[in-house]
Amino acid sequence: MPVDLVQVLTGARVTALRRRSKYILADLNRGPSLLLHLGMSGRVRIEDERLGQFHHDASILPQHDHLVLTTDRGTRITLNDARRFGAVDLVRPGEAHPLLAALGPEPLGDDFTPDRLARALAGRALPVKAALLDQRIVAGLGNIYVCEALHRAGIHPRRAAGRIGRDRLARLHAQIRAVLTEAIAAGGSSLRDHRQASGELGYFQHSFQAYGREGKPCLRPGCTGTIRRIVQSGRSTWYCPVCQR
DNA sequence: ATCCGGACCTGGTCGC
DNA sequence: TGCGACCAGGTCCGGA
Repeated sequence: MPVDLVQVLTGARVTALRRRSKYILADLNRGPSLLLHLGMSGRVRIEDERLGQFHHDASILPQHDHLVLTTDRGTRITLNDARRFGAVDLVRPGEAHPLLAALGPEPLGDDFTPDRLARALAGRALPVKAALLDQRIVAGLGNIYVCEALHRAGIHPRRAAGRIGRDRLARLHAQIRAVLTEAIAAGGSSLRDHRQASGELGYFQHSFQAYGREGKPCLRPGCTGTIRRIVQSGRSTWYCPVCQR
């Protein structure tokens, strides 16, 4: 956490909220932007004094509350992160921030094209699963949506990233976009902690075809496979050994 | 340069 | 009830 965080934030007004990859950015009416990452277990709690939601004094921090912002309208915004894998930082105007500098294209943006994906993967020997988790290749995919996109595209997670044919790469590109679009529409995937900004649970977890389904039948129409779990660079991968090649 | 394994943390669940 | 093993939605770093 930057040493001048309190000085920068005190009295500042948030003029815009943005997102880049998995980073939340709050632009201020002066100086730097506030950068947040929720890591694996981070959450933002928003409470309103007028609704009686201040259950404790701001000087007494409940466990794993790391940052408390209080507005002059009686709203309290708290960053809670049990595992502390998240990040809080300031981004100076015009700065190439180290956490943002190397990020690849937004998967739902215009510059994420099948061609660009092909160029990023060309010649690479690492498993396509690992490549899609690399935020320099495409920014914003995590374990769930990589598993789901590979299953939908019928591509084996261990396949070398540079050895996927053009047509199948186009299918992968399309399925990355499709799964993200559907998941966003469903409010995300609530496994444990995730909530929508409204506080409602997301419900895309009910649409998983692969993630977390070890030993269950593959849901691709006509496929008789059983979902298997393997570990790749320390992360679980779920896939169907019959229809993912 | 590329790839992989380990490190960073805490908490929940499960089997004994 | 207690205890250890294992698992978790992410990312960075160092060694091979």
